[in-house]
Formats: sequence, C-alpha cells, structure tokens
Amino acid sequence: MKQEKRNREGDPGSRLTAGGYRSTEPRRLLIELLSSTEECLTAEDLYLGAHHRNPRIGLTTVYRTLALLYDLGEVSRVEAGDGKARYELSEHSGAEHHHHLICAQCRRIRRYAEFSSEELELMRRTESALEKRFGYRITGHSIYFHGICPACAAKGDGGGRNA
Amino acid sequence: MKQEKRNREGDPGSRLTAGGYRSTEPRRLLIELLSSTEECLTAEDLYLGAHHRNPRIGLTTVYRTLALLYDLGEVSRVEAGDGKARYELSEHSGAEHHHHLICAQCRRIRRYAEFSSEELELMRRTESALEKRFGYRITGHSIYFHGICPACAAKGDGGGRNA
DNA sequence: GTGTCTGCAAAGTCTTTGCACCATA
DNA sequence: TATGGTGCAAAGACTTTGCAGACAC
Repeated sequence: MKQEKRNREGDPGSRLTAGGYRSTEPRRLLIELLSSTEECLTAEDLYLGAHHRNPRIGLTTVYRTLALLYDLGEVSRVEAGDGKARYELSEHSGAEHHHHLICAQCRRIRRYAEFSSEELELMRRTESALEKRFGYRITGHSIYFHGICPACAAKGDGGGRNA
Repeated sequence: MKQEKRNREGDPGSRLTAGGYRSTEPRRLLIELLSSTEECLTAEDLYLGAHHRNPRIGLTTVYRTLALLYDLGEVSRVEAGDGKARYELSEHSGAEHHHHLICAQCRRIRRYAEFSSEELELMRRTESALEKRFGYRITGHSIYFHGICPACAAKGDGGGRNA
C-alpha cells in the first residue's frame, strides 16, 4: 500500500486527491460520516451509514477505505474492548487533540477536546520523564475514561464484562 | 457465567477457590505467568508459556480461564491496535494503578506504576469535571503512551500502521 | 462419586484478499 | 482509455461453543 505524499493542507478529501488517490463516492461518504460525529464508528456503523445513502456500497470498500485513510494518517483506530475496531478522524487530519469516554455498557466511545492547559503541560512533562526512564521514543498519548454513559445509566443496570 | 463472590482478600488463586472455583493446573499457571511480568500478554503468549510447561494444556482453556478471571475482575484486557487482546492482572487483583507504554512497532505493551501524586490528583479532578460536564458515571481511566520501545529503536526503522 | 474443568474439533465474528467489472482522471 | 477502485465471494485470524472424557474436591 502506498504511503507517499502525506501532507497536512486542506481537508482529508483534498489530501486524498493531492496524494494521487481518486475521489470516489464511498470515500467522500466515509469521510463525511466521520467528520460529522463526536463518536468513534465501527466499520459496520460506517457501512450502514454509507450503504443507507447508496446501497451499492459494500463492506469491503469500507474496510479498504479505512485502511487507506489509516495509512495516510487521516484516521485513527480506537478499541472499546469488544473486539471491534472503531475509527475517528485523527488529530493529523485536523481534529483537535482529544480524549475518550468509553461506556462499559454500550461500548460507545465519545471524544471530548475541552481540557485544561494544566493537563497538556503535565502530559508533556510525563512524556519526557518516560523517555528518560524507559528509553522509549514517545510520539503521543491517549487517555480513556471508563464509565457508564447517561443513556445507559438512565436505563438502569451497570453490568457487563468490562475493563 | 457465574459472577458471585468477588472478594478482595488473598491472591487471585485463593480468591478463585474461595469463589467456589477449582484450583487447577492451567489456572495456577496462567495466574503465575501474568504475575511474573510487566508486559500484557496475548492469549497466544499465555498458551505458549503454559503449554511449554505442560503440553496437555490447550488454547481453549486459556481463553476460558481468561474469561473466568475477567468476569471475576482479576484480569483486564488491553488492546494494542493489532486485533489481538492482551491481558494483565487488574488493579482489583492487587496490581498497582498503572499506565501503559505501547510500542507502535512490535506492539508490545509495558506497564509502569511510578507516577506523580500530581498526576493522580489531576486525573481525579478531571474525572469529576467530566461527570458534571457529560453526565457520565466515571469508574476509572487508562492512559496509553505511544512510541517506539528501546529494542525496536535499536533495530532502526519506525514504520508500520500506527495509531 | 459428582459436578466442574479440559481438550479437541467445529463454528462464529470481524477483517482481508482474489478476481473480474466499473469509474475516475 | 488506462489505472485505480469496487463488489462479491472466499479465505484468514482470533475467539467461542459443543461434547465426551478427565480431574478436583
């Protein structure tokens, strides 16, 4: 799979064409779906959303498009612990730096970008401390908060096989 | 699957028997393997480790034992982005609160428990802020640092399909 | 001795690949 | 029109389940 031309100008769609890839309906649709939500979507979510608008679109294309966007750095993967990968536009792709809230009940992952500069500062310091301590070259971090989302809390019950 | 008697006394092994489950060789071995490393292990890692010591032990038992320990809260799952679940003794199980370092190259996950009280304090404050803001009932958090481990850095090259 | 646990084999779920046709540039 | 992209079907990887024999208590 190609990985040239990974630039940072424009939107994911125009970077696709600028990279020599074609702008096709499935690709436009998936990018649009990913752009228009605070949630991380599974391949199936995306397939259903795209297929609803154009029934000719298949699941294979969804996986292949996600793999392409992933290789281009436009999309990142998140896992909720149920064995299904979830996808979101990456920070490289223009999304703000964000963290995640995972519902242990419905496994939905929501992101939020509103956090303190104190937090950013601390993470930066922690990263360099870890580099010194363990010899890792650290490129980033992700924070997941686990809990029960308002919708599931309203339904009552907080069970399930959680992390 | 049963889920009674989830107590916090003793070690994972004795909690198993206290919970009415039998102490069998595969179970003892898996707990021992998980206890004796700073790494998160895949089902296959555990299978190989256990099978090496007793070739009669099969992969099915590894999965079933992990499911049991998971339901008992003794073990938690971590995902490195390669589609394989990784397991470690949970904090409930006596492991210290810890965070993770994921190598984007070899996908190995290492944990570390040495962090500042400042960090703990900040996370606690962040959690309650999120509860107010988004209405989640937050039960915990996990932090992953992404990067390249010393071993992979030494081998040169930092590519791969990363998050 | 009884009920749980185990191993093997088969099945299930999510994801990837092969191939011929279609569409974008 | 020449490649790259797509859909379908089949294959692959990881995990779970069914069943008969084995073991812990």
